[in-house]
Formats: sequence, structure tokens, C-alpha cells
Amino acid sequence: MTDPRGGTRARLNRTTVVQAAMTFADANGIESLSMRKLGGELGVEAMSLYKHVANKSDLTDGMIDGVFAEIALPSGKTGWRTAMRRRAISVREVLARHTWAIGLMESRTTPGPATLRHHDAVLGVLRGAGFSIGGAAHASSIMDSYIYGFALQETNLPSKTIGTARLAELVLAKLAYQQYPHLAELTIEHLLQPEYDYGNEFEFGIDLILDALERARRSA
Amino acid sequence: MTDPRGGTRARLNRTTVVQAAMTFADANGIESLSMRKLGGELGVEAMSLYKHVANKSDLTDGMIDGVFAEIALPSGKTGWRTAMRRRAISVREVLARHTWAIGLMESRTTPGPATLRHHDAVLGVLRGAGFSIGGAAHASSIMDSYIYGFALQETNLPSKTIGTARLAELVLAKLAYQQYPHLAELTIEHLLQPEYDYGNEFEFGIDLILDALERARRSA
DNA sequence: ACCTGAACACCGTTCAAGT
DNA sequence: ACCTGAACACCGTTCAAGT
Repeated sequence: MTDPRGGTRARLNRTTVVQAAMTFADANGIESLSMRKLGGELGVEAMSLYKHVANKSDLTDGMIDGVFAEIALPSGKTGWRTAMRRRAISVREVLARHTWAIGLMESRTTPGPATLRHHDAVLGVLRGAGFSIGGAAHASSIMDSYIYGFALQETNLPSKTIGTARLAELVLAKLAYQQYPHLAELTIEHLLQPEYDYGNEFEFGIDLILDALERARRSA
Repeated sequence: MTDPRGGTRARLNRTTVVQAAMTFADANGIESLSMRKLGGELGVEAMSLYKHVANKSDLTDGMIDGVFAEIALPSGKTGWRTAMRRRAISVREVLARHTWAIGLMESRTTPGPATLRHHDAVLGVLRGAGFSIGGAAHASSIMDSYIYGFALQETNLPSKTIGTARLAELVLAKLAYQQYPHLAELTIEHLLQPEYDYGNEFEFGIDLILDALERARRSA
């Protein structure tokens, strides 16, 4: 975007730097994001970035908060179930767009403002629907665990590239039939079927959880 | 363990190297695990390790499989619900012992034999209990998503160290009361209560999921 | 067969210096 | 106030050489 040569280079700030890091990680993978390369992307030496972020860990904290900022905030107007279902789908969508985010969460230090705002809104919807404090804690813990774990598994899927990869898997599965019979059965007769899409598992799971939470809420 | 000086140093192999890497990551964190330091730990130059693992990514693949090898395999003899509950608790326990594992999963390339054996056993229990292929896929997807996501959140908990940290959080929560009222309420009136333990959320969630899966199984 | 030493192309981060 | 250049203490990995 910015021109590394000409003098019209835009002045940097924390947001510019963090956004550029997110775009770079989307395009090249988090493992190849370095302060030097990010500087290069912005037409600046690596060391200039330290005026805007404290260090690389601060940068990744910012990236995670940037991810949360992209998630649609739930509103209480639709009823808690619809609100929670929509926000679950939004979280999953955003995490699929930024596949590096889940991996970074393990090493995050402090949640940023967008993260806090997001969780506050979720709790607000649940409390407004009559969940007790403990019930809201239960509900948000189980929903978030499910969503994050699903995103983690989705990122890890062996076959993002289809075609030859599928064929190879099929052959491997056949070879391993005796050793891992149930895995082979699942792979050949279910996962490799053309109509199968792992993404569809997401809605099955979130609906199962929302139904169970609604039952728990009513009997509380 | 091994003596870097004397000639009685044990001969290395893939298992020794992978186990040493796991122990090192447990003790010092995954971010400080390097081929050079791991070599040092084993009384050998970094370059010697390349006789036993292809590269660092192969090493981390091995570490993940080592984690799966520690999980108790579910048996079909107890009924599927008990078997799945026990294995969920075992997975969570192992992931809490090796906090780096969840973060590595994002970048894993190929599942190892212990991983395949584990998933095959899970599917075997479900199929044996009458779940259809699709039902078993649903069930294992939702259970694993929940377990992995829970482990991810547990690793991220702000207050592993209690005491002063708790007090600081409390103060911060009060300051932010107007901005994040529901988060403040939850923190002060629930999370910071001495009897609260986030770990207890795990059993609530897994039981809610198992109950819902049992209902789905019976009506299928 | 297994291990080493030197080398290459990288990292994050510091510090004094420039404008 | 913001950016740079050189430097430090590291990385993963290759390759030819040693035993």
C-alpha cells in the first residue's frame, strides 16, 4: 500500500502496524512473520516498529484483539439463542479467515479492549435472558470451548487441497484398514464422500449445545 | 540424565530425542525449545539430532504424538458414556500437563500412530454403542472440539499465580466497572470467589454434551 | 553409522546516532 | 518525535569432514 521510496509514506501508528501484521500473516502464515519483514512491508526498518509496539509479543496481543474486533457483537434484541448462534457463526468465520489466531491465543498475555467488549456483550445477552451468574459462566465457557476447539480442528484438516490429495488419503486408508478399521471406515465411507463437508459439523454441534443450555436455563 | 562428558552416553534414537523435547518444553516452555538447547540437554551438538528427526517440524509432530500416547485408550466394556467421559478427563489431564501441545496442533502436518490409534478407539466405542457412521463423526467432532477448546482456554487463564495477582485483577475490574459491567460482575462476584475453580467448568460441559448425545443416539 | 565444526541466511532486541 | 545502522546473542539447517 504505502510507497517505500517516495516521501509520501503514511505516518505509522499502532493500528497501522497491527493491521499490516494481520494482513501479512493471512497471506504468508504466522511462522514467517518477522519484525524485519513487517518493516519491509511498511517501507520502514524493523527497528522503527518498536516506536509503536513494545515488542513482538505486544504485536501478537494486538493481532488477537484485532481479530476480536472483526466479530459481530451479539445483540439482546433477537432472543439469546439467536444472538448466541449468530455470534458463534461469526466467531468461527473470523477464525477461519485468520487461521493463525487460534495458535496465538495460547501465548497471549493480556486481553485487549475489543476482546473485553466482546465477552462483556456475550455475558450481557445471557444475563438479560435470565441466566444466573454461574449459569452464564457455564454457558459462555462451553460455547467458547466448542468454537475455539472447532476452529483448531478445522485449521488442521489434512485435505484443504483436494484432488490428488484425496486419492492419496484413500489409498493410505485402505492400506491401514486392518490397523485402524474404524478410522478407515469413517474416512472411506463418510469423510471422502463428495457431499461431505466438515464445516457442516459446526452447526450440528452448536445447536446441540444451545438446545441443552436452553433446557438447563428453563429448569433453573 | 545422560552424561555429556563421559563416554557412557546413551545412544540416541527418535524416541529419546522426542521425549527429551517434551520434558524440556514442560520445564522451559515451547518458545525456548531450540535444536541447539535440546542437543545440549542430551550432551550432543544440535546437528546430531538431524540423524533422528527430519527437522524441527518433524520433531514437533513427534511431540504431539507423544502426548496422544499418554492418553488412556477408551474401552468399550463400560458403556459408551462412561468410556467417553473417562477419556475426555484423561485428554484434558494430559493437555494440562503439556500446555504447549494445544499450540502445536495448529501447525502439525501428519498425525502419528498413537494419534491414529486413539481416534480409532474412540470411533470403535461409538460404533459399538450403535452410533451410525455420521453420528459417530458428529459425536467425536463435538467432544474433541470441546476438549481442545477448553484446554486452550485453561492454558490462557490470567491468574495461575494467585495472591497479589488476584488483588490486582480485582482493582482493575472495579476501575472498568462502567466500561465492562457484566465482565466486572462475573469477575468480582464469581471468578474471584475463593471456592471458584475454572477446572470445574469442564465436567459441567462434558456432561451436558454427553447427555445431549445420548438423547440424539436414542432417537436415531 | 553416528557425530562435529564451520558456515549461511536468518531472528528479536539494544543502543547511540541521525533528522 | 520518529527513524536508522550497527551490533549482540541467538535461531534452523546444509555440508564437508571426522571417527
